[in-house]
Amino acid sequence: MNDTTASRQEIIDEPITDRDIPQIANIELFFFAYRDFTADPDRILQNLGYGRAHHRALYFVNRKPGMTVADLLGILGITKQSLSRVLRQLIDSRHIAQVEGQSDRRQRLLYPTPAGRELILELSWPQSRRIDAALKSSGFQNDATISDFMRAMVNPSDKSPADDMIGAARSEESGDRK
Amino acid sequence: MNDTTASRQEIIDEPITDRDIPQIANIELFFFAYRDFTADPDRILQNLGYGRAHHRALYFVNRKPGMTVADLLGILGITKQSLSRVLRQLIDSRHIAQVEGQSDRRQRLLYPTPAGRELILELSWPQSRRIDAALKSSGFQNDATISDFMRAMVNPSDKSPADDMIGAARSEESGDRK
DNA sequence: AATTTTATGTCAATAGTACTGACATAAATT
DNA sequence: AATTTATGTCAGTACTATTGACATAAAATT
Repeated sequence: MNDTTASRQEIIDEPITDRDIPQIANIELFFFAYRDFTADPDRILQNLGYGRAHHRALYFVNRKPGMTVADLLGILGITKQSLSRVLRQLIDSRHIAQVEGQSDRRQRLLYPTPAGRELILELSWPQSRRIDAALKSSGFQNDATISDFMRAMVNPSDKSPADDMIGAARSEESGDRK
Repeated sequence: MNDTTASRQEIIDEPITDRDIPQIANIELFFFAYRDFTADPDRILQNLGYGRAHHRALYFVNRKPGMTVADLLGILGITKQSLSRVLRQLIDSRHIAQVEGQSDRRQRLLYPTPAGRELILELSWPQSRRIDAALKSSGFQNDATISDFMRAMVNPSDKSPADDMIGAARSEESGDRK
C-alpha cells in the first residue's frame, strides 16, 4: 500500500503561473475574499445554531417580504424537504412569520419579524463595512465600477440579480428538483 | 400546528434597502458572482465524482508542488480524517502523487501528475475567462484595480494570499483541529 | 359539482461528508 | 532510550442534503 514514491517522471514540480492561467491571481484573491466575506456572518450564525442556508433564507425574505415558499425554493436551489427544516427553525425562533395569502389562501407568504430584521442587519453590517472599507482603501472614487464588474461576473441567464433578484435567481422552476 | 397567520403587527413588509445597509447591492452581487464563478468547475467536478474539497486540494498542490500534507491541512482548514478521503481519491485517480521527503523521510510531499495538472487547468480556464471577460466588459483598463480591491477584502491576518498563499492561509497550525 | 392541478408540508430511508477520539507506524529530535 | 513529529487509519457520531411517497387544502378546470 505504500505507493509514496512515485517515479520521478510522473510528477510536475513547476507551479501554475499566470502564463498558464492569466487570471490566476484574481482567481485566488476571489476565493480568499469570499471566504473572509462570509466568515463574519458565519460566526454569528454559529452561535445561533444556524448555517448559511438560514442566512440566505432570512436574507431573501428580508429583501422581498411577502415572497412565497416556492419563490424561496427557486432562489435557494434546494429541495422542499431541505428548506422545510431551515424554515421551520426560523419560524420557531420567530425570525420569520408566515401569513396566509390573500388572493390565494394556499400560499404562505414569508415576512421577517422585527427580530428577523434585526438579525439580518446584524449579519449584513460586517459585510457592508468590509466592502466599503475595501473600496476606499483600494482608491475607488465610487462603487459603480465594482458593481459593474460584479454584475459582469454573473451569468447572463440570471442577470441583474440586484435589480430584481427574484426574477433573476428564478431561472429554475419550482417544485422538487430532480 | 397551523401558525400561518401571524398577527399583522409582528411582521415587516418593507424590504431592506441601501439606507439600511449601504453596500446591499454589492453584497448581493458578490454572492451571485461567486456562485456562478464556482458553478463552472463544479459541473466538471461532478462528472468525476469530486467536490470542492477535491478542487481546492488539487489547486493548492498545483500552485505549490511539493507541499506537505500538513501544509495542505492548514490551508484547507479541515481535519486530517477528512483530507484523508479526498487525498486518497486524488492519489488513486493519479491526479496527485506522493513523494517521500528527501531531508525528512516522514513527509509525503504532494505533487500534481500530468493528469492532475491537466485537470486543474481545465477547471481554472472557465474561471479565468470569466474574470477576463468581466474586466473587459466593465471597462477596466488593467486588472490591477480589481486585484487591489480583492486584496483589501481579505483579512489582514491572512493578507497577500496570492503573493504567498501558503504562508498566508497557514495562520492556523497543523494537527487535528479541536 | 366533480376532477385535476397547485402550494405547501411531512415521513421515511439513504447518502455524503464532516467531525471527534483513539490508535499505529516510522522517522526525526532530544 | 525516550519523546516528538508527520502521516495515516479505524470506529463512531452528527449534520445536512437527497429522493420518493404521500397528505391536505385550496384554486383552477371541465
